[in-house]
Amino acid sequence: MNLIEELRWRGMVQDIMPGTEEQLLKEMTTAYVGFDPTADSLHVGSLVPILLLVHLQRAGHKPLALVGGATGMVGDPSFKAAERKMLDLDTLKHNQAGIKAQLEKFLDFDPAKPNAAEMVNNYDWFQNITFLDFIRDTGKHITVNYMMAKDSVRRRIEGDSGMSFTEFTYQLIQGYDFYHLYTHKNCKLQMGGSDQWGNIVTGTELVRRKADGEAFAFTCPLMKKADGTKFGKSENGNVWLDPKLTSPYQFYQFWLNATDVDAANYIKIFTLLEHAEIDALIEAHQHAPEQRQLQKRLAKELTIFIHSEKDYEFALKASELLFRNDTADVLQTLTEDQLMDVMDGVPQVEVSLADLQAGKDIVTFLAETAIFPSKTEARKMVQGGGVSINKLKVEGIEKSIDTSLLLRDKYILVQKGKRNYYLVIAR
RNA sequence: GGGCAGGUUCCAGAGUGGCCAAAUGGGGCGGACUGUAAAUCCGCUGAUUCGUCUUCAUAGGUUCGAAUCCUAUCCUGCCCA
Repeated sequence: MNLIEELRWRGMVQDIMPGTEEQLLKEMTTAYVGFDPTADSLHVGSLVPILLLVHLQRAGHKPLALVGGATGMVGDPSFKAAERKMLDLDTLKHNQAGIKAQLEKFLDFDPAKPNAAEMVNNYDWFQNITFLDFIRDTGKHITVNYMMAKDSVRRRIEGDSGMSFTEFTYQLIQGYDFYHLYTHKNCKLQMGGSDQWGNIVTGTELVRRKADGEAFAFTCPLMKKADGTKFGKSENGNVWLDPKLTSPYQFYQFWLNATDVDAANYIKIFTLLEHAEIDALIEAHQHAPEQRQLQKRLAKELTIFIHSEKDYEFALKASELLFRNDTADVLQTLTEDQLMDVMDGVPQVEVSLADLQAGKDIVTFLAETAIFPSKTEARKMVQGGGVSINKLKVEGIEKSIDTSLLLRDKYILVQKGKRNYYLVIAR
């Protein structure tokens, strides 16, 4: 199976330019994917393009990871409803560094290898290009008509929020990246999410007109859940790759919570498991869906891939303890070390021991620990039966919190809903 | 620069002097069922010491009373130059 066939099987090819497959079969090809420095960490959504690069490199080609220092200053308008917020330079620099550090984990940068991965930053070449140079040398090659015809742009123009010139320029800037990499790195292929198709094609067009060369492209489908909602969100927002932002436990839980339909798709896209194994897993899952073998394997593979074997073991242990039926009893028997071990990835909040000794009503307690943003919300949630303490459901707002609830004289396990845990530590 | 239409709670979008913390839909959250699934059903979705308080672009004003009327300002879209 060649690379494209492989990716097709995994459901990772949306649009592909004619000749791309032939190019990949012909020779070792350099290809790139761009990453936006909108935050200082990548999130699970960025995993798809990362995996494109990983597959590419495994197939013997050379991956380039482009960090969009320059494009990040402009903001990609593609399919966005409204004008993007501008990030200041310091933030951008900080974000670029963070993303770069993460990407280094997933690709092989060993310079001894002919297909060693490389990291590039488009700010490096854009910082020296003046506006006049750019519009004369590059802008000339592409018509506004062409740019406006792009679906990603047309929607904004036809919408009622408009689009600034800055954002309109974006596809040209990105297109120039491709041209630059083509001429400087012999890069002939750009990949990305399907929302990038328009921008990518502008790049191949520039390569053709300005360098008289031939460049290729393919995109992968934008990740969505089976019900059409956005992929990569949990109750607490984005699921990040940075363990400081999303702990390995939370990360593990994210994948474990995938629906059956999603899990079957994810396992192909996000893991490097062989076909036979994936087929077997899917079949096993269909026979006994309640065992959730797919989700468990998916969560395991991803947690190890992004974090580590050890992180996975902690996440697994914590998950098994927190979600078993007799947890309320087990909790009481755990030693402090065992507790800390298991609760490692659970968000922790502190409360003063003196306050607890005095006793506190549940609503105030939940609001002060910031487990809920306001007393009103805390009260509603308790009344709706959505809060448990040490795995026992809180029956009413009269409940008072005091030292008698402490586990090992120090901890209280608060549960919001079915699967959101907080460890309160008394100090 | 001129004309027109707009800016409402997370989003879309009603409301055009009191019955408005503001319809409806979506999203989100929670509950029941279950498998930490899907589907379905139910509840919540500004804050609160439950007296009220702060909100309908911003600042003033009219009025007993304004999201709704007036004035200025800012922002957006469309058309004309």
